[in-house]
Amino acid sequence: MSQQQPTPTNAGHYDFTAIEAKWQNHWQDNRTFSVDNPGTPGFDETKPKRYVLDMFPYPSGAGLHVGHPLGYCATDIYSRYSRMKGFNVLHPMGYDAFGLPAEQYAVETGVHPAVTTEKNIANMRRQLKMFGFSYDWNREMATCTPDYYKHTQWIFLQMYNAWYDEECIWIDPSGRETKGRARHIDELVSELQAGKFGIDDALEIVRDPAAAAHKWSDLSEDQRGKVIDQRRLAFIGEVPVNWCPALGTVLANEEVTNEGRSDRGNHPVFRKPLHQWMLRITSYAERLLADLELVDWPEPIKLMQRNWIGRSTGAEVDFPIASGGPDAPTVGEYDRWRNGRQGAGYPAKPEEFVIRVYTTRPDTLYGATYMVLAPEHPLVAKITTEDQRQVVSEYVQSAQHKSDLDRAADTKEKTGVFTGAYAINPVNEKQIPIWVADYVMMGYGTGAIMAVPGHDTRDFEFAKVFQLPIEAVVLPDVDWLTEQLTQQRFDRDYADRTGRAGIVDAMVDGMVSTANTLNYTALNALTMLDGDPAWTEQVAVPFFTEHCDLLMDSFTGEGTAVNSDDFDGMPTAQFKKEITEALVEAGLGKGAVNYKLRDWVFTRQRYWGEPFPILHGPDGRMRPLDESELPLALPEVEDYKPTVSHDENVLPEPPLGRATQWKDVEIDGVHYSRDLNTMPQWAGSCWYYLRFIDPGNDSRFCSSDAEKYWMPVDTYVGGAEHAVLHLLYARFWHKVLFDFNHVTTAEPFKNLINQGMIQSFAYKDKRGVIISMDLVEEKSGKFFNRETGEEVAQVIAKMSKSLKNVVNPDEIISEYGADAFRCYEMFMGPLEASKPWNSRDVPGVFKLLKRIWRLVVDEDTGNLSPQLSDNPADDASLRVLHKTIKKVSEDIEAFKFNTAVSQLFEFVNTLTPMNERPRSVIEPFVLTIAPLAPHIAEELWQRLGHGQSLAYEPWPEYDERLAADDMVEIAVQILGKVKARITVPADADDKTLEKAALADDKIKKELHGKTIRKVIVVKGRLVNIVAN
RNA sequence: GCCGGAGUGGCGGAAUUGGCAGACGCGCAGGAUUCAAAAUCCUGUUCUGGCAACAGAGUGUGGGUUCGAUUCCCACCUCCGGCACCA
Repeated sequence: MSQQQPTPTNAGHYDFTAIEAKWQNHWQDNRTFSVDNPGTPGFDETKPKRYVLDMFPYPSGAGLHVGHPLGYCATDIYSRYSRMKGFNVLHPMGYDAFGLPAEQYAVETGVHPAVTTEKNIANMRRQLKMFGFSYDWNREMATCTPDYYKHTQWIFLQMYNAWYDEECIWIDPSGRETKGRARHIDELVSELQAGKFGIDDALEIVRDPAAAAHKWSDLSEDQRGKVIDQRRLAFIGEVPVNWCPALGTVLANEEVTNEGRSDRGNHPVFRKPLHQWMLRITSYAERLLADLELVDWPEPIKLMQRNWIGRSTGAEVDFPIASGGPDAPTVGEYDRWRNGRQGAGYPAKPEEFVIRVYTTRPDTLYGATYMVLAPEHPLVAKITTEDQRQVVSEYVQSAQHKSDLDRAADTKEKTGVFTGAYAINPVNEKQIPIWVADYVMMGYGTGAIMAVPGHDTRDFEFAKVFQLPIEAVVLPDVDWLTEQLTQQRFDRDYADRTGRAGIVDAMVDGMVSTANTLNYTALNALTMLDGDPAWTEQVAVPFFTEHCDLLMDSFTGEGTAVNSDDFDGMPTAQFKKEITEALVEAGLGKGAVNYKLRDWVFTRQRYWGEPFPILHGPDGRMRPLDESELPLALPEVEDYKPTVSHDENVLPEPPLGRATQWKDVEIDGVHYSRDLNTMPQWAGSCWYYLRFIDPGNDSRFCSSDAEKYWMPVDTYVGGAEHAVLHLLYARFWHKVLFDFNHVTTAEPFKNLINQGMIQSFAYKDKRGVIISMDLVEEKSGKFFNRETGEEVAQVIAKMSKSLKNVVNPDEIISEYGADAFRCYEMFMGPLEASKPWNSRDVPGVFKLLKRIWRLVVDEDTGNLSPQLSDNPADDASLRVLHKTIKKVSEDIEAFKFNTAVSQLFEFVNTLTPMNERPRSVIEPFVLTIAPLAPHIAEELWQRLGHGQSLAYEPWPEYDERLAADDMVEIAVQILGKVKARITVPADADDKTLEKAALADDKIKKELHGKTIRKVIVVKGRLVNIVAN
């Protein structure tokens, strides 16, 4: 511990600049906040630990804005508090340093992204230190350095060398029985050799009839390789992506405009199936969903993850093709299949002459009146008739040029074309037309649906546009029916177009005359029958089952089956179960589970990212690098720009292709070329929390002893914008490592807290035009445009350069200091809430710090305040001290910092007017403010005569009895209205309270002439007298 | 459209299980100190009526449950966030 220099303050005023610099240097020189790992001499492993983590920042050129430190302040306060509470605290910081902005800058200026990034990191580090955060700077790291991405590549190789065994039941490292596990790829080979798995996949992949022997040994070496490659957790798959030839890269959905053009440069973007690296996150869908139970996260965030995973249950059903174009399967084939499939069960892959669909509502099978294939569905070309060929291929072409966003934007008007082909509804043998429409997507389910317009909104809309039959097979509950009919929710346009306007008119006019219903009285009169069984039985139900298409909405809820043969009268849930069983028995279908979650497209055609540690051989096979060959360093190139392609069909080489020396490798006389893609920015952030545990480890991503001690992350704080992707991706990687025993917890982040966004004020004139901040002046609570004198409205908006309302933390700190900044951000409001920055409020907390300063220091002399005394503390100051310790402790534990700060105000408001300030009260108070305002606390602690930093000083204890008031004021109500207040001893019992209340003069007067019915006493709160 | 979250003074916000609405801060008003200002300290500050004591209203709107509702229930309105034809 170094000897302290006296602080250079002029006289005794609160010189935050000097104080903060002094203590920041002290912490740095003494490595105050470094923490060792288990096994290091002096490290006490028996102490409890807390791993407190921030979502690390991208080191942008703009540096930190005031939004970043909000979460960082919170974790810092919690970390400092935890150290004083006796925890070993791991509180690290680093940089998510690969990414687009540095690369864009490099494209424009030629400056290497590593140079830009290092410069930005230096600036960010300076800013982070200026806030006085208690990070263990020895653990600082960035994802873009080879000694970091070496391990990112290593984890990728773990996934490359793995497959997912869905059936495997095992005891996982946390001791739970778990179904499904990633296993080494070599084990897949032996499983296949042993014939334990069917090789249907293999047949599909190699598409070789000669392999029909269904035996592993019949496959060629090449075929075996392909089979294995397609089962890896990291594999090359063909998926439709946003391909922008002009920019030479695949774009994320967010980078594509609604017009199907690139956000940057406005170039055309195409949906194109391209070969990309994929990570098989879908294998983990079930566990990612189920293990949300293990974590202590905000329920809305869990829900967002659940929705993103999007699990649904239902059934797969095969619909045979009855007729179609010349390439369509013949009736003979279909008949042979029908006859031959008896007892054969339900095939894993659909036969060529059936359309396999997925539905969540197998109970509506009888209501399927047509089918729809996605435009990309492989059967489309095959079944389309000659007549329809032209129109179908045009439709498919135009669909290809639409982005997903485009398709979504067209939701209002459904489009599609008839293929000319028909399918057979397997439950009732009815022939139904097969359509192609882009409201069905290839990426979900089987890319084909059975359309049940009677009970699905989208099918209903489509059927109305093309006037396809709509049949009711589920009877809604009476309330729904009654509402539709009595509210006259009829689609008159549709009735008009189908020539059935008369029915609606009759219904509305009150005369229902259809085949099944007798003439009835006026609808108005029927409305009065609402609830009468006759209304339902004789009007509503017959109308619904006959004319459900005339209503505005389809009925999508659960109900009772109708028009469904033997199933009639069955409730939906039971119907689902029974028909699924029947389908299985008949070999026509099976129960199935589906997820919205897609496998993760893991390739970017960029420069500034992790290279793939994979070599591509001449035969199309891949050769992964060996662990010992890592890191595969990013090569130098002259130009970072992706190559421009003028042919939309040609994928140009990514920037890494220009590293001519680097990209070609010869091993044992065989020529290999390196993979020229890089990984997305998410990769580095998927596991950084593990690297912080042991950042210097050269041989392993982190030592297993350290991992066992520090994991899981106890508290993870960051913005809600990462609620889905980052948190899901990181959980996925973690589970892969978990399956291979590299980590010991099933989940990485135990507790998650989402900080809100810091907004800012902006000003708009009457036309809604944004006025620059510097043009606005305030006069008596109203705002005016300085130039025109026009009154402008104050609105709350995101901070942005264009609004000129960005607040720079450097300026705030130079004016008020880091402690004031920290306290202000915490005092603004609840951590999770979005709230506007108001610089006008900062002096308030600054004043608080100055007042705390003056409690201890005499401003005139710079000596300790003469009011400090060694006398025993009086009751009043003792009470406020214990209240403050209690409140601040509880609030820090609960991350409710705003109310913790307000308690500091209360303490100061109580102590300031007092003539005497007992040391026994002031010293614990100084410790109490230390997490929130560490610099001033350290300085005061030192001035109070303590030799060393208070960072590890035990957190003050509070006494519940001392914190409690002796006398309390309680309200006396009559009929719930406060009529008087009385002061009573805090521990007074109910009887005493009641007596005291009734003895009060005001109450006596109020009660005059009334009878007391009842008296309710809430101890320590109120007395309510029920009297009239 | 669907799913979340939230609506409290001039402003940011506070309120254990249903128990005194507006803690704390800003702003504003008044006062003390000062030659004066800054800084500091003290007092007041939900609205309406009233000089005042006091009375009435009041937590987005309308209803309900309760001795008692910012809190629970039903319907609706507004804002923010997420998803978006997921069969």
